[in-house]
Amino acid sequence: MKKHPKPTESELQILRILWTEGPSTVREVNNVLSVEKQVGYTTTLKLMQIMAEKNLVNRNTDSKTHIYQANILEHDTQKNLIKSLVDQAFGGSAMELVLQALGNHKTTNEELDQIKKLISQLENVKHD
Amino acid sequence: MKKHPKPTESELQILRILWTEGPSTVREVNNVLSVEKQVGYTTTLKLMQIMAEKNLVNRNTDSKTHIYQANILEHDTQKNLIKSLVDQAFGGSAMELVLQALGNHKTTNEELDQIKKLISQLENVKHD
DNA sequence: CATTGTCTACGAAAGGATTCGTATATAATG
DNA sequence: CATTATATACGAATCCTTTCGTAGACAATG
Repeated sequence: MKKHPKPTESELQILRILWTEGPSTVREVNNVLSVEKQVGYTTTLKLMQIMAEKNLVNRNTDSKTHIYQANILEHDTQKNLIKSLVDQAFGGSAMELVLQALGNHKTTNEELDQIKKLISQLENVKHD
Repeated sequence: MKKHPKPTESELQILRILWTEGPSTVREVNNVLSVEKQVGYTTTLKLMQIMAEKNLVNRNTDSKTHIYQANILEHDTQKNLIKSLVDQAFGGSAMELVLQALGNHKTTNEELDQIKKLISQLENVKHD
């Protein structure tokens, strides 16, 4: 069932670009990436080729310029990364992480409302 | 200000043992570690030596058998790891991570109460 | 006191992640 | 059509992490 390896940090940077930009060429990804860090074109190319081998991305090779596309969902990836962190640093307790993240974070009223909404949803589920 | 590198996964395993067990010898750490994974004594030794070089741990070399002790706080480490994850996978939004973690996690009533308590504390801070 | 056990130190192998130079193919341009 | 620009492929260097074998110091034991 687990088909995809955990993406590395560099791979995650590229995935985030693909998630927000949609299917892209290496050139396009590299252009966006260049804003956040200095990186050569062939470096990005190589990374994306490796990601294709790992099935983290698909690529369409119909035209000479290949088009790459994320093959894992942002939401699923975030979920897996959270689980890793929870296991590695919070002894498996997701709630510990939540409380830490909440406590350290400056929260706006809108965000608090958002959480309260989610909490009441969670409570409603329990009452069913 | 930033003195300590981000611990690797293996280093984090050892730190967790030091945090819960307190100052320990390599042998003691390795014994605990052996429960969760098969690992040779010298492997653990080497890792802990590296961690000492990185100042992630202190070691007392008064006696022949050295005593190691965590040199970074569990809480701070968790905070830094959360920040890394938030930056790398949640575009810097801690709230996104919280909502995800909450949503994916099966929450008990006690945990919900805990969060509600934290939220009202956060709200009180705002009213000051 | 010789043997056995336990410790640290050291070095190196193995694997993965990251970076980039170079070669080659192909398209675009004058 | 020659030149220039842009693409992929490939391989290698570098760096980091992880693992462990071996050697030497020292203590404990028979």
